[in-house]
Amino acid sequence: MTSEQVRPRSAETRARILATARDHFSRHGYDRTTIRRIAADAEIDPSMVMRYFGNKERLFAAAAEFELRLPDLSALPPERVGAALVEHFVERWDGDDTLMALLRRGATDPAAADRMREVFAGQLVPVIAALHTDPAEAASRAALAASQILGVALCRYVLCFPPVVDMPKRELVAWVGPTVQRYLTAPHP
Amino acid sequence: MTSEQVRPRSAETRARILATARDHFSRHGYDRTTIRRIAADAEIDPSMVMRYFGNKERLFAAAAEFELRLPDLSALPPERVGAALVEHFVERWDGDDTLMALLRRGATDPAAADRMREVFAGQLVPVIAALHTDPAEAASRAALAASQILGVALCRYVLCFPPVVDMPKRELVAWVGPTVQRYLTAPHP
DNA sequence: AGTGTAGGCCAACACGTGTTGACATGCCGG
DNA sequence: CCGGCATGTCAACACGTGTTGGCCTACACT
Repeated sequence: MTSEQVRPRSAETRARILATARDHFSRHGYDRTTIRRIAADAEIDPSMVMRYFGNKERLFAAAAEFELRLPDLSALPPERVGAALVEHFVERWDGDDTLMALLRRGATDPAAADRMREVFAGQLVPVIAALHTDPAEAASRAALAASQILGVALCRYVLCFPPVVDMPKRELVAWVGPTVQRYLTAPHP
Repeated sequence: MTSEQVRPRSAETRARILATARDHFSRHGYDRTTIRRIAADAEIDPSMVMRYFGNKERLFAAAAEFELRLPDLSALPPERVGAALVEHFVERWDGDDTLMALLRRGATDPAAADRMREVFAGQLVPVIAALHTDPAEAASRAALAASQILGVALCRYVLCFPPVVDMPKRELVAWVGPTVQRYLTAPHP
């Protein structure tokens, strides 16, 4: 019934709206992003945005659709997993606004926080559980790793603390990698 | 001219507004907090909020006024500084909404992010610089420590990742303390 | 008692928002 | 040539917001 064929004409417009929306959401957060502004920057009428996506909420949902695309950690040498994870995330953030949009909104909106918990539980925990036997412990370790990784994202991409922003990727990984490594593999203190 | 004496009658009302504002700002962030709602919860007219604080921006400023009140780390045994810092912050957060209000807003509002950078540079860096000789290095180390500490705050108080929320304070300090310790004192990798 | 003043309330304004429905335009199949 | 449909525009609605100014009330002081 609501099955959508790709309309050739609209595909480009839709994509342009989506790209603009992603940009605005990630830059200014959900509340401060207005449909009118997205429409203006996409050079289209606000009502078109509504036509394509129904409402602001669904537009955000479409813009925030993403996968962490985590590597399979259990295939790596065990002493490399920390650095690999950190490296993966830093590259992910540099190349895609989407994560930042969700992070920004998660700070304010309970629904987005919910979604981040889902991503955490559905995508991060399993990968880390593959390294360990006890699932409860895996969740704790994953959460600690997340705290450090999200903390870096916050300081580097959102709050823009100069020392973290200026730090080259390699140095960042050299500092933070061992932390995550310890959270994932060190014995429970 | 605009010099304000404390009016005995109003002091209580003003305090009630401020407390309610702090609560709302920390819970919902700046944008989703409305003056009308603060006024309603403080059982007062919205216009009174304006009378006392001028505008929403200044109300937030008054509500977000705070000091980290960091301990003097250089007075501690050097191998204790990491755990001490983490402990201090966890207790600080449990007892005071203000930090969380600023964190929430910092995720969305550049002005608040600015302010967090000020707090970071003005309050955290100096304390950490007291441990080290090279000031540039002190800033990097402080930023790394901040990334971990703010990451915990984010996961525990804002995003509410269950494993971090449920983790007892002692265990949290046992895990995170050594991380911060390493950032502050370990040789540059 | 009369009066000034601080504390408080009410109603309204101006504005920006998400959202909607009526109307235009150009393309494509018959 | 014409009718339908996708694509897009325009103008408006309903609502919630921060903010303002006028009015009321009660108390302190002379």
